[in-house]
Amino acid sequence: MGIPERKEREKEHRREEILNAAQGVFFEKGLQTATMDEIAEAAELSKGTLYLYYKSKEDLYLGVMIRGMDILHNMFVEATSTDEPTIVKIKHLGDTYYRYFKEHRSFFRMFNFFLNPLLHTQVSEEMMGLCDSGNQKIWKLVIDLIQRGIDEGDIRSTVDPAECAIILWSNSNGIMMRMDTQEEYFKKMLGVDLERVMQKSMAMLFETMLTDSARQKVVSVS
Amino acid sequence: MGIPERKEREKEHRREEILNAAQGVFFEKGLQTATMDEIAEAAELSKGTLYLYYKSKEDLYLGVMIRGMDILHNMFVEATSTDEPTIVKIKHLGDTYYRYFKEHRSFFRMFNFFLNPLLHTQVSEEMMGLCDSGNQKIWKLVIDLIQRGIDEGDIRSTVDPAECAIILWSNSNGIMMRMDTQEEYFKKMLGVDLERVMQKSMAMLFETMLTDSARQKVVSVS
DNA sequence: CTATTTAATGACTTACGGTCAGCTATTACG
DNA sequence: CGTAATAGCTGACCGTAAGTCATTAAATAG
Repeated sequence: MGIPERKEREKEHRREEILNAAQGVFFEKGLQTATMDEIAEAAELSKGTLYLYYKSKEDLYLGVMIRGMDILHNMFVEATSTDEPTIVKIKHLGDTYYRYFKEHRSFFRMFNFFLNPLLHTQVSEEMMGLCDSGNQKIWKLVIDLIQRGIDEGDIRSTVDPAECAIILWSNSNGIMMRMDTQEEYFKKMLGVDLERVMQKSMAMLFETMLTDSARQKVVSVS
Repeated sequence: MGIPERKEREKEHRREEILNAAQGVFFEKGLQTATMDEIAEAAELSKGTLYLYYKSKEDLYLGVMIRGMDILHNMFVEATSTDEPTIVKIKHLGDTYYRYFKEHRSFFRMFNFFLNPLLHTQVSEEMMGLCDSGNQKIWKLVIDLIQRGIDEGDIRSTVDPAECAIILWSNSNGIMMRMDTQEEYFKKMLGVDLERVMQKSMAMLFETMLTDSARQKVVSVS
């Protein structure tokens, strides 16, 4: 009796179709401007049906965002699945996040909403839980890698891996957010190339975290 | 004939009263949740009147935010109006921004909205112009001070003052944003004290920008 | 073939940002 | 003064969009 199983598959399929439609509309219009009617039309369903699958517009938005998290996680896994030294992999993580920013800008923007609970008015506990675990998976990957860098003697043992991850992330993320919304402004007003700034600051932070012995390896690679 | 002048004053006064009411409501509820009806009631005016003074809810929100910018600017001016060495003043700027974050949290949160044009749906050109010039005044203050630090030989001449300002700001701001919304989360999940992280990372960045001769001065002060 | 459960619909409710015709108070002027 | 002109204010009203729910249609069970 495979009927319940088939129904479950169909339900899952419909959820995906709704996400596809929502993704298109949200990417084009953003959370505020997109309407549930538009998404329903794009999904070739009625608005009421959307609410059978997602509790609110914000939940639907986060549903799409989780896709973006998964993509980033996969890119991180791939970037660290080489046989290079750990310290090089860590550097690659930074480059990968920047590549993600360039190639998946719309997903990158969605993270903002997730990260700022003050913007949430209708997010369900369940959806928030899903997002949190996706988020944790990524942090864990980064922190574990930094820990390995410490264990292998390339990163100073005085560095706390979680703190280090937060610093690197805050810095790069902060600058990428400005690149996203005000790159031109900074260029015109201050004559600053934000991409260069980010690379500089990341290099700076990176440098201070390395042990003396590791410094040569990285220099010779990059 | 002082009637036009008096009327102008009264108009200005009314604008301020509206801002007072809006500030109370926005601080309590945030941009999304606050309603114009609530603000009108708090101001003891009708909703229509609000629109005679501000073009949209978002303009009104930014009107309040500009007050927060002025406060920050004043705090920066005060922090740098001492007779201490420039390099110490620069350090004080960082401390001052953190104090602002702690003491004027609601204003700090408003900056986010200003900085992200993707969130704007009804912001007028005029209001945006006002915000931009307030913003520029602050950047100028910081950048000029860093330039002075370079001129006086405390900051490496290889450092670009605007780039330096952006790096310091991005880093501190990025971490403070996390402190605002997820301090508990980071504490529980990763056992990390974000305040410590910020101080560490700022110290780190700061350190790499100093000339060798300046390093001793700062160490002996802090 | 009928009863029951499940899925989908779209008209409806509610809420809120923004508008505007009209009202009121103030000022200008003969 | 008294009246006309102007400026300031009002709140009922409009349009839009999120979210609901009684009803209908389809699939499954017996």
